Amino acid sequence: MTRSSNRSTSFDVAALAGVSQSAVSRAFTPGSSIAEETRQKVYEAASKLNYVPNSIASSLTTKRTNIVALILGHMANPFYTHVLHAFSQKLQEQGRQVLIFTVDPGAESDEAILHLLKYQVDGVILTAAQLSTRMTSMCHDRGIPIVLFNRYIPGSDASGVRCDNAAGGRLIAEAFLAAGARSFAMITGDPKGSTSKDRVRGFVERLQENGVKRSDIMEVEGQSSYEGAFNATLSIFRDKDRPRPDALFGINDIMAMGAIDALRYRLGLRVPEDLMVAGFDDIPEGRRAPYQLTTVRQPINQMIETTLSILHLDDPTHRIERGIDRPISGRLIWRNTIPVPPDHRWDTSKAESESVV
Amino acid sequence: MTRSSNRSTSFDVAALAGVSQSAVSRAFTPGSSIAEETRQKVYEAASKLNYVPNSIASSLTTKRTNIVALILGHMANPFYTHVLHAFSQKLQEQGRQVLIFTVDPGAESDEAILHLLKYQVDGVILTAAQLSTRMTSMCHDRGIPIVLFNRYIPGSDASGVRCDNAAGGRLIAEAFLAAGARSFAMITGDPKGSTSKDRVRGFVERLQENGVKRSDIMEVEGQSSYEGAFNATLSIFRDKDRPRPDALFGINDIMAMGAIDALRYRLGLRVPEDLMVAGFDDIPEGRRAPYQLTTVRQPINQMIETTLSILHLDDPTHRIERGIDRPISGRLIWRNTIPVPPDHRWDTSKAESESVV
DNA sequence: GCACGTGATGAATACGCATGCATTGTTCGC
DNA sequence: GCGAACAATGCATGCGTATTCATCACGTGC
Repeated sequence: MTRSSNRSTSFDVAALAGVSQSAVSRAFTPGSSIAEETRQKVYEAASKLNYVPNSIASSLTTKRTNIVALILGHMANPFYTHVLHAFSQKLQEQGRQVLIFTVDPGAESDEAILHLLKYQVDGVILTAAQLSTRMTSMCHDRGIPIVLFNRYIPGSDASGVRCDNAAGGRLIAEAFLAAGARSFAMITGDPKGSTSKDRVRGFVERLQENGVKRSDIMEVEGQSSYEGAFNATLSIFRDKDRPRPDALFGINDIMAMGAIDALRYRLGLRVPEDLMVAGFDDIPEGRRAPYQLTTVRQPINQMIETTLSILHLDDPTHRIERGIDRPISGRLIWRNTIPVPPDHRWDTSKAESESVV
Repeated sequence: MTRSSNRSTSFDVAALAGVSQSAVSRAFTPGSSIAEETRQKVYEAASKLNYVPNSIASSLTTKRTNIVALILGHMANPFYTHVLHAFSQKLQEQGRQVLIFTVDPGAESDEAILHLLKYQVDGVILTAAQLSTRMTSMCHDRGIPIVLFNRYIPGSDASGVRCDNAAGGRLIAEAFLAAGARSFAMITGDPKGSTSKDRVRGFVERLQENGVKRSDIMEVEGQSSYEGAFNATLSIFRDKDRPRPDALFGINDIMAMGAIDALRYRLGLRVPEDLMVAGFDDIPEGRRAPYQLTTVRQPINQMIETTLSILHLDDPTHRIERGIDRPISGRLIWRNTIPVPPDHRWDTSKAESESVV
């Protein structure tokens, strides 16, 4: 069998239905002026011929592909697979599809941008990846809206949607302090990404406001992955002379999970009895019985809605908003990796408890 | 700013470079007849105008989009996110991109197929989803190759690549038997999917060959997810009168992990001391310290290569092979959820041990 | 020096559909 | 009963590129 053997076109359908090609086109275009009767005739003919409109050809005239590019830095963090899934679902409901561009972790996405420009995508979502400002303007010049998901580029006019990571870091700090912690460790993610930096900054600032010395806050890099955090945690305890921290902040949940397992299975420590731990993201995996991770929930659905609204995918004027930065507040989720301070009435407007699995 | 404001075309570049549009096209088409000098002139002009070839337009004539559709049933099982990632990477190396179609778990992919036909994709990979034979022939008729990844449709002429799941189920059965188990439980996945059914079949057959009665093999459904398996495991032990099984086979790793956590954190049982457990897939998550799951490794890279080779994406003759079924053998990976039988020299041609994290 | 082959080039056309424009038939208001 | 407004339809054209065909320049072999 040979490819494209018998793909029928709108002309074929038109001939069979006894109408013009325009009529066929209109039959498949919602809102166009066509008699219901004609439409039915067209549908019948189309169905006989197994006709499916060629959206490649139609995008040539409409200048819309109904394709959205999603640039993904890595998938070591399940958070981003949930993000991918959510975007795909939401966009599909709108009749759009996601075109995936994977980028080596840490590498710039410039080459990916060059490729996606060829596909004339209607919009670009970039997450867990780097991007040069040259490329964002490249997109803007061509009228392609781009929004950074959970990332922003200082000084760029690219729009971004993100959790208020600094505020989230502060929430974790407050929880640790309320539980009585006095010395701290952080396992950080990608040092080039704004996400990790902001969480660290908020965390450290809040601790310092409370009189914690910077020297009481250890910092070690965990490569944004379970395995990286696992090893990073071991390295924290390698130096026997150093006092053990009371609290460990995994800059995202998957790293907190790696840290917890290292503590339990390699270092023989209990969580939270010997050491309290917190994460960030609130991925479903962190809710599982072994972890029941106290964390900051990223309002992922709200972030996705906001992202899509900034993208203006079906704005007839095709206006692109630039330089928008929408930080959305996260919420502290109390679970079991920080002991609940007995005498401390936690402000329920900022946090909530939750039962698990 | 308005969209498509100033996208330059090959005519613009041609004008600036002082050549014809054909020359521009040829400059960007490897292997076409054009003088190196001309090509450089074109490149310079293109770079000045920020010109990027419009592959939508070019696919109109070439009839190839360099887009491959990936239909994904769900992402509750991390195995499939690894599959997605691997496909995306491999295809990107070939200058192709992945267009994602997500489908409700258990639902048929027919609607997705209808959508992807519009995009004139070069090929379709279907995984973790159902599909009617009507749709596979729909693709074939239009010359679009489709291959089922880790799934097959009996009686269909759709090609498929999969792990030899029945043989894998037998490997698990043998391992359990060697470790002395006499009564068994299985947590099964999607009852409509061939994958789960085959693993169950191989497992049960092998046990029965060894004289195990069918009544000593419990079966409960876990919806292919961690949470489903967690709850399914609890339900196994709900009936106090029923004797506790010696061994539990999670039809895939993520379910085995859910089962292990239910055993440990709800039922107070130890793995493997009180109950041995095995999974299937060998996802990286199963290698983590808390699990160290004994499992059957799916040769994922080999499966992906085979899938792409069946797809014949750059076969100039566009021939589609139909009805291919390529089962690839899995390998038993010994870790720590089945006690190694002391007196039993395990056949190392079929299995291997491995250290963890 | 001539016929021929070869590589480079441009003009013209096709790809499949959407849409502006003109035309026709129909309905409504008065 | 007449003109206007409107819905339905067809025709023709354009979208941006690849490709065929014809042409041309050039070099090769004899």
